Amino acid sequence: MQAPMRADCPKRESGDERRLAIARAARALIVERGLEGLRTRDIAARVGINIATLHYHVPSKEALVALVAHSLKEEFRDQGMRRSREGCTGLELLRMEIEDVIESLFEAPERLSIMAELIERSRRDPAIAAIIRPMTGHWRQTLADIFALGVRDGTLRADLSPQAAAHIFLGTVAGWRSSHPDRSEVDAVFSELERAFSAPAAKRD
Amino acid sequence: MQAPMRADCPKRESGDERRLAIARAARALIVERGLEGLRTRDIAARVGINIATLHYHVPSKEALVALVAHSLKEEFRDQGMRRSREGCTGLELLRMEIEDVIESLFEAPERLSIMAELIERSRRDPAIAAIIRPMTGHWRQTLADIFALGVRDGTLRADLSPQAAAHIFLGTVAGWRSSHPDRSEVDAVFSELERAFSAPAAKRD
Amino acid sequence: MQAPMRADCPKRESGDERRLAIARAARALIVERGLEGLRTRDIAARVGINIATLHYHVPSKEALVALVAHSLKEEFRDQGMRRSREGCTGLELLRMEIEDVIESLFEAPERLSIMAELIERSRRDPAIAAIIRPMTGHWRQTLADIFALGVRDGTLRADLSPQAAAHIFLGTVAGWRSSHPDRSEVDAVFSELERAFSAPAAKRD
Amino acid sequence: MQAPMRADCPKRESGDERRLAIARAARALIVERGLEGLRTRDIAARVGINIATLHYHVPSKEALVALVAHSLKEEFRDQGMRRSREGCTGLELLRMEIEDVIESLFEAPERLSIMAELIERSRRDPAIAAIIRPMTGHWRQTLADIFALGVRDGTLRADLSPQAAAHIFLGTVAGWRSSHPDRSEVDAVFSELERAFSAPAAKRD
DNA sequence: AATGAATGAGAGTTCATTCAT
DNA sequence: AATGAATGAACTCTCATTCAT
Repeated sequence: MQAPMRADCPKRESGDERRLAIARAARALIVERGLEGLRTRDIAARVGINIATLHYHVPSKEALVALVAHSLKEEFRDQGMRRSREGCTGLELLRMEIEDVIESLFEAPERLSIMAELIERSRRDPAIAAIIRPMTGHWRQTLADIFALGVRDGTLRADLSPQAAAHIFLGTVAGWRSSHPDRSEVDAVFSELERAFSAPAAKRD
Repeated sequence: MQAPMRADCPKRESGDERRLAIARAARALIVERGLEGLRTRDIAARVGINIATLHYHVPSKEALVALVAHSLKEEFRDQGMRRSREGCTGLELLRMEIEDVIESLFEAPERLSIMAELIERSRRDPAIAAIIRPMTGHWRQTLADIFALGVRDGTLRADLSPQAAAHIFLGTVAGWRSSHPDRSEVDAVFSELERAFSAPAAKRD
Repeated sequence: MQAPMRADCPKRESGDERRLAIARAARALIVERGLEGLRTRDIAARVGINIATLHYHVPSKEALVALVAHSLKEEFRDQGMRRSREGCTGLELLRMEIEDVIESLFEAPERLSIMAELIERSRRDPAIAAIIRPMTGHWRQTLADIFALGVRDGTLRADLSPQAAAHIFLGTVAGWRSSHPDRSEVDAVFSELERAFSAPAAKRD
Repeated sequence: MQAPMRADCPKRESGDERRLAIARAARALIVERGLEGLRTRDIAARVGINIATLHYHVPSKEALVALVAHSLKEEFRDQGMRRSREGCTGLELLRMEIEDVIESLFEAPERLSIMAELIERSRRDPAIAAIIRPMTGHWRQTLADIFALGVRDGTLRADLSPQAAAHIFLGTVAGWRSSHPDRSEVDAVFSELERAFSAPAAKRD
């Protein structure tokens, strides 16, 4: 159970590479067993290093979880910055947002899973909250801004409450955090969401 | 340091009473510290009994969590059976469902919190899944039935997908599991949900 | 090395007995290896109990050292209260004090040794200081009182400084904390101390 | 978090200089945290070198402590050889010895502190004992010789036991190892010691 | 029904030391 | 001469569970 699993790894790596490998292993284990079931020894074994070596690179379990949180944050930031949002209507932006979510859902399904674990933990761990809250807060605001724009430009319902819609959107996404839904289900739900939020005229789009 | 002992309790109680007290204490502690932070010793201390006595009544931690899951299940069943659903339109049923959720949210907020923890755990613990999944599955189906009825009776949008709408509804509710939202926010979100799902004519209601 | 050493001990003992046995084992190990070399596992092994059982009775290493400190304190208090000090001259009291020290030195030589370790630790550990300082402070004051009385009643040198003499006395005693001196050496030193502090007339005593 | 790095130091130094710097840093840390709290990493950090570099220069922790012991030994030897002892009376020599102690106590207080730590350790570490014991033994003999001379030349009490007096003197000095006494207290104690050991005639001196 | 005492397995962390460069 | 990376062994402490009464 505890034996090293990647004996083929080179014995020495640079600190950054090791930290990356540690973060990767930690993420995989969080997906498998949850943050609750995360054990430093298991991470070390999966990376193929000694437990003391793990502590050399990441001084504590707390720091380890923070490392994972940061790695998530970077990925979300990267995804968000990938395409230009200039000159789009609210509905178009909503669709782009949906595409991003779908991509995460099917190409990096662990991401949402880990995010959910970290959000859970951030309720009781201020250090994680300090990393995660700005991230989710930013996402929520971005969505609210998109909905507000859609209301103004007439592509979304005139009586839409941007804040409420953002909550509904996020809840809908989070609903998949545990299950691995199939593509058709996800498409159906997002279609429904589009119909629910679109302006009556736009529905025929 | 821990919970105050209830020295006033009689030392001997019937098994059922004890199990009830244990379940209550466990629920309170789950709310405070999460399932991850749940310790059998803390529960025993809060009930005012010895740790060995706790194990006498509830043989293992797994059984304890199952006990909590069952207690939740009963409460949800009770709530669902409280009022007659006969002869109502889909929209009316949706509103009743919303009222139930709002009641849970503000009068027994721990319920959703514990439910969320159990759902999380049920991903990895088949025993809990066996208790929780039917419960959420049933709720989901009830919602889908309501949406389907509303489509048929014309009170909800004709192009509404019942399954998708059920997912959106559940996700929206789950979005509050961690935070303690204020009433106006909850009202705003549910109003939005009603507008989103209602038939165009019904919106002027 | 780690195997239990007293398998002949009964399996279950009352809490007080166990704590006593733990204190005794801890004291023996402090004598052997010093506070620095004190390991909870070694204590448990010597008592013949599991390491977790040790933590059941004494919740932390800190508490364990405090337990040892308290056990010492009680012994010193008991010794000090054994005989009446009423109506004695300063010189007589000094001789009684010397007798007590000699008794400790040869009948419970570990006592001084452990005391020295605790005094050392109390320099950096406030919790131990709170237990030990009053003890040594009290002893020092008792000695100073004795010397002051001797000056007043003419049995000790008229130009004796009670505080200084107390320091000299304590230092002299502490000088034996590490070695196990033989009786004649101890006697010679205390005779010297008596001559050094006695009034000229009293020297012919 | 730890000691400031001396980034201004040249990266390469001769072995002797490094060893000196290491000894200095070790001594400072022993004063701060005791031998028990001495960590090789802390020493390396204070010197501004890598932990592996420290091991290059001083192969083991044991060797490091021996290095410190040797550095102490040299200092004491230097102090002892500073002034001529020729043609002095016992009392004069005693006073010179007292002056030396007072100087150590107030101008290099760390010296006695470290010495005390090493004496403590020498009880269990033969390697340290081999360095420290001859040193204290030599001091004790020097004192005994002084007292014997004083008895012969009539400046000290005729009935003084040189060995006992040496023990009392050393214990008195060691009594200050942990505290930082003020000058007046030290003076009072040594005055007392002089009165205690001086010949009756010499007291009027 | 109840409890004080006991325990095995395992958690995170520390530290002197060594290896490869 | 110097260093970042690595390590084995050991540490204190925790927890669900069991035993004897």
